[in-house]
Amino acid sequence: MERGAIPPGDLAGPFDLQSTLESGQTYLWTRADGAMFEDDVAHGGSAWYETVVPPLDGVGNSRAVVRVRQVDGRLEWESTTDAVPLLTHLLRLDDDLTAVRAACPDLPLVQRSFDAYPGMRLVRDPPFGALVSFICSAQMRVARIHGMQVSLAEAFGDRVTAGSRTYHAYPTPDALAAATETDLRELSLGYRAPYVRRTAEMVAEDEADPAAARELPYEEARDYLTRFVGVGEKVADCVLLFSLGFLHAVPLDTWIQTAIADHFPDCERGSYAETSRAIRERLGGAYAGYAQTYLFYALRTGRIGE
DNA sequence: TATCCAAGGTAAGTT
DNA sequence: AACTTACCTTGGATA
Repeated sequence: MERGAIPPGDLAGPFDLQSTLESGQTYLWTRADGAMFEDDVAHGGSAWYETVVPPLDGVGNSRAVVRVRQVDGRLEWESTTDAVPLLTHLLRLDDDLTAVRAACPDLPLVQRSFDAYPGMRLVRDPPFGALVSFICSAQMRVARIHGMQVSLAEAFGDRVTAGSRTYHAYPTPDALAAATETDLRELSLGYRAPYVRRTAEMVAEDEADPAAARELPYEEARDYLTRFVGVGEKVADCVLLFSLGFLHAVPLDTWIQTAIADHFPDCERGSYAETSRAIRERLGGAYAGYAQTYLFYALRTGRIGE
C-alpha cells in the first residue's frame, strides 16, 4: 500500500478524526481496534480507521482501500492509491471550519456544542452507502446501525485484499438487490430488511439514483429521495447532509426535536417541512447542518446539558 | 431471572 | 393533509 501524511497546516483549520467518524454521521468506516462507537473509549487516541471507497464522481474512478489515523494533529494514511484527494473529499478537509463556525448563531447552546468537539467536520459518504445506512438507522442505536453495515459488508460485499489483509467493500446495489428479505432479517435488520432490499433494487435497476438529487434544489432533492422505500424526510435529510453536500439540511431526529422543544419552541411548526425551514434559519442558514450535527453529538453524549 | 423500554422513523390505514 | 398504529431487534434498566 502507498503511505503518506497530511500535515495540520493543510487541513483548512482545526480537524479531529475521531469525532468526525464517531459522531453518528457515517457508519461506513470501522476502527481497526474494534472499538467503534463504544462509549467507554476516551477521545484523544490515535486509532486507525478503515474503509473501502467505491468509485466516486470526480475523485478516483476505481475502488480503493483507505486507512487513516491522526497523530499529533497530522493525518497518516495507507491506501491502495493516493489517498489525499479521497480523504479531502470524504472528510471535507477543505471546509473552512472557522468560517463555518462564524456563520453559525452566537447562541450558548450552539457554541457550547462546537466547544465540546473542536475540529469535527461533516463527512461526504458515498451516496448508496449513506442511503442504506440511514434507512437502517430508523429507531436504532448508533452502535447497532454501524454493526448492521459491517454485517452487510461481510455478507454481501466484495472482498478486497490490500497490504496482506482482506477488507470487505460495502455491498453494491446489485448485491443487496439480490439478497432476500430473509437474508437481511438474519442480519438483524428487522423491519428495515424489505426497505433495504427494495431500495437497492431501485438503484440497481436504475429506477432512481440517489446521486441525482445533488442536481436539484434542496427541498426538491429531499422529496426526490423519499421515493426510495424506507426513506422519509428525516432519512432524506441525512443523505443530503452527510453525502450530497447540502450543508444547510437539518435532519429532524429525536435529539433535535427535543432541542427544538426545549430551546427553540417558536420553531416548532406543524409539519416537518415547516419546522425544518424555521430551525434551519435559526441555525444560521447556509451551515445549519453543521450546527445540527454538533448539537446532535453533544446532546447525545451528554457534553452539554439537557 | 423475567419483563419492560427505547433506540438518529417510515409506511399504511383512518379521519 | 394531519393523525394513529404497527413494525424487528437488542442491550440496558427496572423489578
